[in-house]
Amino acid sequence: MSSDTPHQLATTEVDDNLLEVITRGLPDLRKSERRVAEAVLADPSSVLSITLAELARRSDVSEPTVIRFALAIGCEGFRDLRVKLARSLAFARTTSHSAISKTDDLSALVGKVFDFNLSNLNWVRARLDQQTIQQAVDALRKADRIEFFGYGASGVVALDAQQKFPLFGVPCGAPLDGHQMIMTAAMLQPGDVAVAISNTGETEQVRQATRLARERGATTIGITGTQSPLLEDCDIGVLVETLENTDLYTPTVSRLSAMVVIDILSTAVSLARDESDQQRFAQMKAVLAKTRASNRDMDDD
Amino acid sequence: MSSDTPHQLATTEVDDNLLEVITRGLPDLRKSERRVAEAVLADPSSVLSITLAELARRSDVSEPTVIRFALAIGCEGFRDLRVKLARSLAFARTTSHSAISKTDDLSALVGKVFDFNLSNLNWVRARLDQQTIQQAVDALRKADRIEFFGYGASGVVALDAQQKFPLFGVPCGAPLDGHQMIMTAAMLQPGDVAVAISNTGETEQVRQATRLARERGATTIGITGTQSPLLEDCDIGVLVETLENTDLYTPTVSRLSAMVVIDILSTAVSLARDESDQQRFAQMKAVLAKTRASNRDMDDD
DNA sequence: GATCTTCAGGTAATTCTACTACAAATTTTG
DNA sequence: CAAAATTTGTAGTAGAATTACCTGAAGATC
Repeated sequence: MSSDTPHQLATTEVDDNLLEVITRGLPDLRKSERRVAEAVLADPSSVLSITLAELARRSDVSEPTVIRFALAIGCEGFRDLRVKLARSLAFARTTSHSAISKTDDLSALVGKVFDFNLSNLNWVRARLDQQTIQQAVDALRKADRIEFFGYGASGVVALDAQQKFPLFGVPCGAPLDGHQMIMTAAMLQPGDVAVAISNTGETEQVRQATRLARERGATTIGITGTQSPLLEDCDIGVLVETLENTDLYTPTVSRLSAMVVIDILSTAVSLARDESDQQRFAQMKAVLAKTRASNRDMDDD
Repeated sequence: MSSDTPHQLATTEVDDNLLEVITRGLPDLRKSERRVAEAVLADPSSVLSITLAELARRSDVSEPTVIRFALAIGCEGFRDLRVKLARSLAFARTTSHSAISKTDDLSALVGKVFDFNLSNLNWVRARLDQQTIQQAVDALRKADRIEFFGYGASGVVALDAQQKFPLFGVPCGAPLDGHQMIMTAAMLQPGDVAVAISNTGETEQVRQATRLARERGATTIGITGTQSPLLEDCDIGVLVETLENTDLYTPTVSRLSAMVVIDILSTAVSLARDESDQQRFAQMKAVLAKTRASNRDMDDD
């Protein structure tokens, strides 16, 4: 094999975070290329402003080797490397580099929490599989009845969903405790849809309810943060991959992410429904607004 | 003034978001430079992979003009422009979020929902008053007991908060229905804190409970989306100004925003607590993790 | 163990890209 | 309408990224 066509590292991931690709692929690189990788990892942000020749000097290799390195990690050249690295650093800045620490004042804290949530949403967006979403939408729009199963933190998401979907004229529920979940699941039948929400995908009650729902003939949709046992019990598995939060004080992003996915699902379902249904939806929203104004007692906020 | 030292646009903002800088600075640019700006805004991501000459051709200007444009918007050259643009693109896409329409396919819809949520968070961040947040944090960290009042959609937020705060060793509650709210409020006493959550700030039950809590001597914190009657009953009023959602299909961003604010509050309170409390918090988190692993039955999702 | 093969990595040449100096064109101003 | 000022294009250049080619080392084969 010629040295100019090295086996490119497997780029299974979306090429969003080059830094991770480099770190992971480090052992598979050739000796000189690894030196370049180390030089990049040592001070990634500076690479954005230096030239190829300078990076070669820092790594103590020749210029072509730097290019070979770039190709090996899945870039199209040094130019492309810089661009990808810049994008990757945009995330890195908010994840590891800017971990929340005890010395932060409030304004720093506010900034970091927002940053983290923002980059998390971007992360989720890049990793969301549209096909599965489409399947979920198709199932939901045809549903005679929808039940959302979520426990604890995911219960919050389930509750949110349960408040959003009934607007399409489909009865919805979100039993929050284990027994109610089981009972509800036992009442489902073909044509109904059960949406199981669990970040870990390991919550036993939710899994039980989901299995039961499936046995009863309902379509089951799972929303989890990782490939998990729950998805085995589901006809459709929606993966909502969030940013790892290794630090103690990182905000909890899984609920936020799941809620955005719920947003997408409900909006998509609403769009997929036919004109008449859409009108009903609009009417209902108007009625809600009116009632709130007069009653000041509504449940829309 | 020489043509090669044009008045650089005021870079008041962090230069994180180049796209916004361009959009905002568009009118202040020279005619030809504006053509470049428009070409960039028309298809920002493609600029990352094209050459200066190509961008000049697209914009129908000469190459130096492209460079002048880059300098004008605060970059150090075309190279730097690409890097900054890449970073900017990693986050919020275009700031002009187009409305969701019936003709959108799923992928467009997903993009728009994310975009809307992202720019909303940016919006909220820019408008959040740190001083009030600080006051809220101060009140919460001293609280003997915290009750969250939220109805309907805001009930979701209250529930979320109620799940997050007890980790600091303070008893928390989130009565979701009107009667429970009133009853809970009636039991409060000086040293306790009541957090009223309502996007409109007009929900009568929440207002009643809040007034009652205040009469009982509790400190009252209000979280609303707009200057509203509820805030009159509160010692501390946190305004969470969200993007207006005039369209029919815009996702509901108020909960998301409020939840991020809750994130900030809980994290800040946790930081403000002394070392020993922080240790307790860490321990509890560890125990939670362990229990979840063995039981698969925890309430952390 | 010598020779052949293969592959990593460097040298030097090449191509192109970003940028600069200067001149033309346009607009503004008295 | 002319002069000044400012914007924009032309042509040239330094240097950046890339390619072609060559050398030396490590392994394989007889």
